[in-house]
Amino acid sequence: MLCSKKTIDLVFEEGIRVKCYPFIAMVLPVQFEDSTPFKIVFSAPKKRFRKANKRNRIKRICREAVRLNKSELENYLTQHKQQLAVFLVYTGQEEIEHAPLHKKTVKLFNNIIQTLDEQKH
RNA sequence: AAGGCAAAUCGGUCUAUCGCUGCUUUGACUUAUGUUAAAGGAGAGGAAAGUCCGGGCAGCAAAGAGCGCCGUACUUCCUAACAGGAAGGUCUCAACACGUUGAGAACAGAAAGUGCCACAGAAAAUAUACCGCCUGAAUGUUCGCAUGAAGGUAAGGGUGAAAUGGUGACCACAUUUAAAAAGUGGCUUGGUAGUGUUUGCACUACAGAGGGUAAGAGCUCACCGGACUUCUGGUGACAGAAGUUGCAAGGUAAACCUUACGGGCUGAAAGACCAUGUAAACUCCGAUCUAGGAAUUGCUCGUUCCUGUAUCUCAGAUCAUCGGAGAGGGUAGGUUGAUUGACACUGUUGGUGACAUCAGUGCUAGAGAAAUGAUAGACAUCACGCUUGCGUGAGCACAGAACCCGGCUUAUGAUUUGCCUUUUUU
RNA sequence: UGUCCCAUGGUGUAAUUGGCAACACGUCUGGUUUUGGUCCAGAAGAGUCUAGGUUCGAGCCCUAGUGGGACAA
Repeated sequence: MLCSKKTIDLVFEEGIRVKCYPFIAMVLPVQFEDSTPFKIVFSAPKKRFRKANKRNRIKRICREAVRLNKSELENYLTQHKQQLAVFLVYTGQEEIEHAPLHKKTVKLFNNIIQTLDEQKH
């Protein structure tokens, strides 16, 4: 979980934007004090999801999807000794089912790994 | 069967695995704070919502006064308190079995004062105005009458949401009766319809009216309603009975207002403690001062503070010196406030009831950019199908705690009960 | 978390102390012009965010809701 307001601002100013419907992720390699490979913020826009319980629901589903599929990204980061701040925005119009959401999450992480590789070279 | 209204109840249960947030215990690291691992146990609602009322709790100030401002408004009770609730009263509406039931009520005051009441209407509020009706001096006269000073009258005047309380009052006859009431006939009077017509009216029929007067009017009488007084019942709102009085002054307070009662202001981002640590910044205290200025809850008084041959200026506004004490800024600092409470459940007693007393049992989220999710299975429940006890599907709606309680309002699924409407079948 | 404000034709705004919902731009039709614009004449377009109430009568007053906006940090 990413809580520092400064790093969040930094992510928005200098981060790389990675799109994969229904997500948009802002990614920035940074140095944390502890040894976690990456920290993440979940966000659901108030404009699309009026009711508080709908927003909570979206964020919880996203959290679950990330928890189940994060191993690949973690392995990559520990191998390359990088640390990452991620700001994840859910831009879909409606809540979607679990199986497609998991596929999309995997695809998003692959995209992030690709962009990081391109940055290096 | 569907829909609507009102009331009541519930808002799924259990097991396993992974994951998240606190708590407890144990182990490891660490001087300590703390970090980390394992185990145990806990983890959203009936509305958590709207923020519409009320209270607890906290700070501010002489925790002063008056005015203003805001709120409430039939009575009694409940309550920590309330614009909430209970029981009752009055009024209005609806239903019928006609004195009961149900629903609703911002239900104090219009005789303290001010304002407003469009259009229409004579008039919208002091009925001193207008039309009309009646009496009619006088003048003219074709003696039919016409004009009309002055006076009387408030019955009538098409309107309007609303017009100054409403309805009524003849005679004779025979029958009956305590009185009355009903029947028949007659005279007068206007109305409606038809026929005739010289368009003025006449006749016929129908259902009405007939105190008094010049015409009228509570002028007189009867009934209903109102007002006042007394008595009785009720804690009270109020109800009932008796008597007196012709009855005087519409509506609107969800217009201002008056009366009574209540409200000091600000909200947990309130506040308390700890850590951090030194600039002529800021805060507090004391001294110097009496006309102005400043501060406070919107204004006034009061209170407190400041004090000059000063500076800027249209109005008007700003500001002191000395001594003493405290500490500031950043780091999304930390701990607390903060969940044992006007608490919940069960029972007893009192009360018509809201509710209260007593006893027993229980501890039930406490986060802080903010935790509840996923998977699998069983059961309760619902729908469909028929093989009638199996299969398939659903397992839902409204909706997420942020200091805490009591209400109200709004959103919404299911079940039960009562009433109403529509359709189908018998 | 708390406080306050607003909602009227397609658009922007009016509506006095409650009494026929008005104006401008835009739209449509006709005229003028070779055509278009300008100009002239005319027409349509709302029942005032929703639901109740007070009143003889609500855009206006009261209550509840819906949507939008502003402020405090």
